Amino acid sequence: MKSEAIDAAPMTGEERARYEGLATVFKALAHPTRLFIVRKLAKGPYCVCDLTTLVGADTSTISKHLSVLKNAGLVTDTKQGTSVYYSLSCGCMSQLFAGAQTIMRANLDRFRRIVEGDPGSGPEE
Amino acid sequence: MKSEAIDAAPMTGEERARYEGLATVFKALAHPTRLFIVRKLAKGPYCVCDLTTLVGADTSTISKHLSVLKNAGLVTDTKQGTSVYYSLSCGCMSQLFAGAQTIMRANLDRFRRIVEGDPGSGPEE
DNA sequence: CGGTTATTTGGTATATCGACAAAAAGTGAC
DNA sequence: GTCACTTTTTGTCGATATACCAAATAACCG
Repeated sequence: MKSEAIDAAPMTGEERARYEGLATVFKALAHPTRLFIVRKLAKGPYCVCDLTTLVGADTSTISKHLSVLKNAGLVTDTKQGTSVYYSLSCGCMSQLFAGAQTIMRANLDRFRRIVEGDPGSGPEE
Repeated sequence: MKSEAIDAAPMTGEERARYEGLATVFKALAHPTRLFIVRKLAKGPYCVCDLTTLVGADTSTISKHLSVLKNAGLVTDTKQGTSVYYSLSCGCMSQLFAGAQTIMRANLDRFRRIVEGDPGSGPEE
C-alpha cells in the first residue's frame, strides 16, 4: 500500500540530468587515492610526479585519477616546463569533506557501541 | 624533477584506511538514483515501494540502492508492518549537496563561457 | 494455516572502473 | 636534430557496479 500522499511526481528527465551531474562530482571523490590527492592539493599545487611519489602508484594511474578530478571540475591544471601542476578549483572541497567526515564519525561511534555491547543501540535482534 | 619539498611522507596504511572509509560515503552518493532518493528522504521518511514508484525502477533495484546507502551509514530503516521506512541518518547531507552543487554551478558557468566563446576563459589553445 | 503485500536475496548479463605496461606526445637542454 | 624527462593515451585484464528477473523471506489478515 502506498503511503499517505506521494505529492511529488516521478523523476523527470531534467531532474535526472541534474542528478547525473551531481553524481559526477561524487563519483570523482569516490576513490581513496583521489581523496588523498584532493587532500594534498588543499595545501597547494602539486605536479603529477610528486603525487605519484606520494601515493606510490604508477604515473599513468595518477594521471588518470587527475583527469577524473579535472573532468568533474574539481581541479585545474597549469603547465610549467615539462611538469603539469594541479590545484583545487574550489574551496568548497572542505565542505564536502566535513560532511562526509561527520557521517564517518557517526558510523565509527555506532560501530564502537555495537562492539562494546552497549545494549539498546546496535541492530537489536 | 621533484618540486621544492615533499614535506609529507607517502600515504600510510592508517591514512589509506581513513580515505577508504570516506570513499565509502562518496561512493554511496555516486549514483543519480541514490542522490534522488537522498533528496526525497530529506523531506521525510519513505518506504521502499513509494521510492520505487517515484524512481520508476524495479523494487529490487531500489532495495539494493537503499542497502548501499544504509551500509554507508547515510540512512536508517524502521519496520512498520510489512513496510520498511527509510530516513536520513544525518542532517549533514545538505552540506554535502551544497558543496557538490557549488562545483556543478561553477562547471556550468565554465561550460557556458566556452560555448558562448568568451575569450580568455576556456581552455585556450 | 493459506493468501496477500512488502522487501530482500541470489542469479546473470552488461557496463564501467582501476591498475599496470607499453607506446605516444609534449617540453626543455644541448 | 637527439637526449632526457614528464605526462597522457592506449591496450589488456581482473574486479566491481548495476539492472532486471525469479525465488526466498517477513509481516499481516482472515
